[in-house]
Amino acid sequence: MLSKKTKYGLKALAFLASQPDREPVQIAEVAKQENISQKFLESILLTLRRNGFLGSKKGKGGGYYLIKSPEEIQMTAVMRVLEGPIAMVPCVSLNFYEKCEDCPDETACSVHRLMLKVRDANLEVYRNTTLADVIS
Amino acid sequence: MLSKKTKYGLKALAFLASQPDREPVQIAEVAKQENISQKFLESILLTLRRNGFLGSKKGKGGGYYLIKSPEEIQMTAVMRVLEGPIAMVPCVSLNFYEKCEDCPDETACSVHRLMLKVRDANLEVYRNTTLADVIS
DNA sequence: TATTTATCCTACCAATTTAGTAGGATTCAA
DNA sequence: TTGAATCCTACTAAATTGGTAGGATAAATA
Repeated sequence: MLSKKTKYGLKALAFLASQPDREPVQIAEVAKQENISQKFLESILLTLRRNGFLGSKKGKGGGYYLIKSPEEIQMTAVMRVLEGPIAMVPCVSLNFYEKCEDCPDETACSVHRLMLKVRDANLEVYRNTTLADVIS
Repeated sequence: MLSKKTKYGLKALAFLASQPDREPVQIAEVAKQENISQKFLESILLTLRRNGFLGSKKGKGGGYYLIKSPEEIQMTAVMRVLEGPIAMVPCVSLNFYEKCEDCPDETACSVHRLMLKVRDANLEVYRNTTLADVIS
């Protein structure tokens, strides 16, 4: 299951991407338009800013705005920041590799074999999809 | 993340599939060979039996065995029983469809659009992979 | 028929994760 | 200097996960 965090984060990115300009948009505005709890969204936007997707401005007239063009934002990056590893098991993860302690031989493991295929299929999608592709 | 339940269930199916015959194998034997908690595995094998993947025999000389050939067991079926829906959000699920209550229009939703692609990519893998394909 | 050996089944439980909430600190514009 | 906005830490209720406990049931065999 996709977490609400990822779902809301994606929706917020898409909302900001479809603004006519890159002027700051208030959290309250995004929350209202996308039906998201404002406080929860606040923490999500914060991590998106910390990870280089958004800029922010404090005080009156402040808010969040995209700092890259939607075409440059790959879904791989978004998913890794919001949802974590793309692989379903650490032993097939490119960025978060870990050996399974219960599995003596990865090359002989059926789970490993299947999850490699799944990882590749997902990477293919996320790499070839940008924020620009998912806005209407 | 793949749950331990799914991971262990897959490993058990693969283990049973690579037996030389279809004689019953005891839970204890599977648990030992695959490094799985026996009691936990017991409940997993039970659901695999209830869902038509395994047969069982009680008493001395009893155990679990595959009741279909590995070539006939699609990963779609295994994943749905062990892990649940293949889709990451209910609004793109074929077998467990549900509307998002927060989303007024699916066709305009960026999450929906992305997750459709992801679902299709995963289905492609799971449909074209059988138990026979993942054993060594 | 009694015993042993296995699965069957329900109920419980600790730890972790998820989806938030509360409340104040900081910064900026007017 | 006073709002208005983000920033940031800490807390929490509910759900999920990964088991465990303990007995009921069924089958083989001595």
